[in-house]
Amino acid sequence: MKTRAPQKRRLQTRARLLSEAEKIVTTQGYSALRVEDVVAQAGVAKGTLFSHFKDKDGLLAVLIGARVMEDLEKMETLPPPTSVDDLIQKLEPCLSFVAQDRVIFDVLLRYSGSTGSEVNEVVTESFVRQITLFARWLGQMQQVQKIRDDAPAEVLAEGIQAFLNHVLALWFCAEHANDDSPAKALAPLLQVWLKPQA
Amino acid sequence: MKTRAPQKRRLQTRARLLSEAEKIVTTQGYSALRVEDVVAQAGVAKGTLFSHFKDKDGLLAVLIGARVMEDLEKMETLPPPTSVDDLIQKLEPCLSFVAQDRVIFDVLLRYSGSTGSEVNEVVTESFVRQITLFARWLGQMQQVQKIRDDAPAEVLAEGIQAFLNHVLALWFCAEHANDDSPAKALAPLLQVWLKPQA
DNA sequence: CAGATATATTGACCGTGGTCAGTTTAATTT
DNA sequence: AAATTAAACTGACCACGGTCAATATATCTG
Repeated sequence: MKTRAPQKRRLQTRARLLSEAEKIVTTQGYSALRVEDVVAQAGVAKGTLFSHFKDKDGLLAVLIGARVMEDLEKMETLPPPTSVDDLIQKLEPCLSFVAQDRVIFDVLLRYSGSTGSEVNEVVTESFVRQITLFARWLGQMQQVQKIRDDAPAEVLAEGIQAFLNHVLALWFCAEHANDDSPAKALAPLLQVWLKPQA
Repeated sequence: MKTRAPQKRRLQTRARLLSEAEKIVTTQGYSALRVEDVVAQAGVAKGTLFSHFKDKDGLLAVLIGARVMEDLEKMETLPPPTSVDDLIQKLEPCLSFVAQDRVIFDVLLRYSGSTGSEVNEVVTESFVRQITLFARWLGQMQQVQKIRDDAPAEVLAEGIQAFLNHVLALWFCAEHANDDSPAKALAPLLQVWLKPQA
């Protein structure tokens, strides 16, 4: 089983595909991305794209994963939240990025949990990183008695993930009559999750 | 704007489409359902199907919604859970039905939250009914001090929805290496959600 | 009953994602 | 440098969901 390193041409092709794809999503949005447009602009055949990415979602996952990573980097420089409201405020950029387009939500939901089954999966990496960050924040909040400490920070972090997805799912279901942002719906749930009064 | 009642022929056609579709999903699974097969077996043209259902997911939603309704009817006859573990056990049928096929999860997630925007949407109805049932159960558990009572039963019920979707999402991400059932993953989360020790 | 009008169905056609046997290009070997 | 082998790319082709102008069938109205 010989497996050589990818040759230069291949890396260039991949880079071109990604950059053209990015152009499209930034100008027309994620859901407007068509495989045929990407390959046309990149000047390659359709089959080439699918030799670089498992499917269209695989390409999107790389773009979205990279984007999420940027958000995370910013978040990691932030001081830990001082309250649940502050936490929600710090979560807001992530939330509104995903809320902008259904396909973002779908792709993240599809790839996020996978425990590194596919190598090189940016989304998986970002997922782990997000959980880690949440757990760190929550751990620090526990130490200063801002939130409950009867459960491991990791479990609380997982719950935040669940609630984020929940409010996003509701957001996309409501479609039209969504008066306010997903962040609004998050507040009561996180209060109950992180600060039980019993 | 005249709007007559649907004529008999139309109802028969719809019934035939649904029954043929059901045959397919029970023998080959939900993800094996092809529109062309359904119309071929029902003996109608493809366009007919799309005049009865918005899209393929719309057809699936009716089938899945009906199926979920059956589960709910059984659950509604059950006595309220006496503990969190008992609750999880009573949730298990729902969970393992959805866990059997990704498209079930996708369809439910897509339609579940919609607040009756599309009339006649079985899934929406089942969603409301499920939340109501959960809230009733939780309310009763609160009264006998089995779970926290510092939050309205409706909020706790919504949280259960969120956690159900969460463990299901993880289940489908893991795909292969899914050691145990989604219900296993649910337990620690629901314990922390419903019985804070602080 | 003969139009007139609303409802139901048709199927050729399209868009788009994805495949794969075959060809070109690059790296290795002799 | 020629022959060999592996990697990269190609584009005709397919599968499948979904559309819509045209047609057929039912219902209503004078």
